[in-house]
Amino acid sequence: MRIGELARRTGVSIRSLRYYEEQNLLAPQRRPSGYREYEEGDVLVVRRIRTLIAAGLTTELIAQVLHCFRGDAETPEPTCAEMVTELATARESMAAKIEDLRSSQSLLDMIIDAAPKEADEVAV
Amino acid sequence: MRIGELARRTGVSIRSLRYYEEQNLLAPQRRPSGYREYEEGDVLVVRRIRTLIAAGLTTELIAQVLHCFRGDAETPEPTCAEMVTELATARESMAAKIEDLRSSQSLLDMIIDAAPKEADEVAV
DNA sequence: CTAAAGTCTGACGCCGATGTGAGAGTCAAG
DNA sequence: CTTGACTCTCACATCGGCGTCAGACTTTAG
Repeated sequence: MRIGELARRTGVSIRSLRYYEEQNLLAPQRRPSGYREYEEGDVLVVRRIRTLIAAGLTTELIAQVLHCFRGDAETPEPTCAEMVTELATARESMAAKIEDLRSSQSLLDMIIDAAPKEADEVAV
Repeated sequence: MRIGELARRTGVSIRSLRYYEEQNLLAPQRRPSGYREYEEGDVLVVRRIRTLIAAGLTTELIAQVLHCFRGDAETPEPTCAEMVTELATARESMAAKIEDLRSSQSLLDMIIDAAPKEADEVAV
C-alpha cells in the first residue's frame, strides 16, 4: 500500500511515517516512481512504534529495540537481553522525571498555599 | 554587584541571568560602560526565579507573578488573586503531565515484563 | 487526454532554557 | 601603560517529533 493508506489505517500522519523512515524505524520498498510501497506488516510495526513513543522512548532507542518485536519470529532475538537493559534504563529515567515533577508540584502547592496570606516569604 | 558575582552567589550561569533579564524577570541598573549592576535583593529574586522554574513554570508566567513576591511589601499585590488562578492552572497541567508519564511508565513496564517470554505480541 | 488527487524531496518553523563563540569594549592590579 | 580577567551584544546551535509550505512529478478516474 502507499503512504496515504498506511496513514489512514494507523492514524499516523504522513509526515510522521516519513520521519520514522528517516529514523530507520521503517524501510518501505520503492516503486520506480519513487513512491513508497508498504506491506501489511507495517501496519503492526507502526502501531508498535506509536506504543513505544507513547511509552516515552526516543526514536533512536526504538530503532535499537524494534527488531526484537519484528516479524513472525516466535522468540525474540538474542540481542533482546540488551533490549531489556535499555528499556529498564529508560524506565529509570522516566521514574526520575516523575519524581522531579512530583516535587515540582508540591513546591507549586506550597507556593499556592502560601500566596493568599504571606506571599513575600515563599519557599526560597 | 556585577553579573559574575551574582552568578557565583546564586549558582546560575551568566547566560541565564541575561536571559532572565530579556524575559523581564530582572532589571539591573547599567553602568556608563554598559555593565549590569545588580543589588543585594536580586540574589533572592534569582533564587525565587529558580524555584519557580524548578516548579515547572515558564518564564512568561513567572514574569506575570513575580511582582507578587517582590521587595519588602508585607502583603501581596491585589493582582495576586489572578496569580493564584494562573498557578492553579499550571498545577493542573503538571498533574496531567504526571498522569501521562505514569501511564507511559506502566506501558513500559508491560513491555518489559512481556519481553523475556513472548516479545512478538506486545501491547499494541 | 485532462484534471484532480496523491506523492516526492528539501527545508524551515516550533517550543524553552541555555550553551557557545565571535568580536569588541572595560576594569583592576602590577 | 599593559595585561589578563571581566563584560558587552548579537546570534546561531541544541533537543524531538512533528507541522507545513514549495515546486515538481505520478497515478487514477472520467
